[in-house]
Amino acid sequence: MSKWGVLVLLALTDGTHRWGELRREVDGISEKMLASTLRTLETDGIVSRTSYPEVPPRVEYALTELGRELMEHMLPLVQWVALRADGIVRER
Amino acid sequence: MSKWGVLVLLALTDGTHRWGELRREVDGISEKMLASTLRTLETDGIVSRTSYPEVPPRVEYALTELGRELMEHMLPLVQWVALRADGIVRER
DNA sequence: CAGCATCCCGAGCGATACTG
DNA sequence: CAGTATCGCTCGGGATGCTG
Repeated sequence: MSKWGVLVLLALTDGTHRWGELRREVDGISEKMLASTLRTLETDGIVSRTSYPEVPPRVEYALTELGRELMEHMLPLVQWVALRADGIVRER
Repeated sequence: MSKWGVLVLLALTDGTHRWGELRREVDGISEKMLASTLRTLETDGIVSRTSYPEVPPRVEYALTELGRELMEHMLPLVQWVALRADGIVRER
């Protein structure tokens, strides 16, 4: 799971989101990467995908129980990195 | 920081190590990746490099204070992933 | 709206050989 | 012992266009 995986999971930590929302919220991600990232996360059982049989189509993504557990362990690290990242880049 | 970065840091969490030790302990890493990984970690201020002016050469690598702080935040996640990884791979 | 199919390029990385 | 140099290929990922 790369950078995009983390960013998508981060976007999902505050609840369910639709495809288009993720497309907009995860800054700079292409449709291709969003699609493949979501598929990977889904087959890993970290994210759940629910499509509603409507026109126009609506698909919602959310963290599974495993996903929420993962984010519980990952968030502290992400926040620490975010805190330190500026300094690390500046130092070198 | 990729897979190799994590594995090198993991090897360093139990203290200082020499180049050759890391080469053996980090399973499957090539000399090239070990070198570039260590250089990246060093310029990021996560790992310190100490070379002793001896023959034969001896170079030791260790976590810096920043590195230890990082591992403090990263270890819980790594352990959780290690716990779950088997199940995740098996499930799909 | 929510994707999939193609083409394409450059970074990442492995393998191998050489050096201070 | 502790690296550097070079080659070659795989693959992530961007751009673009098409579909149910």
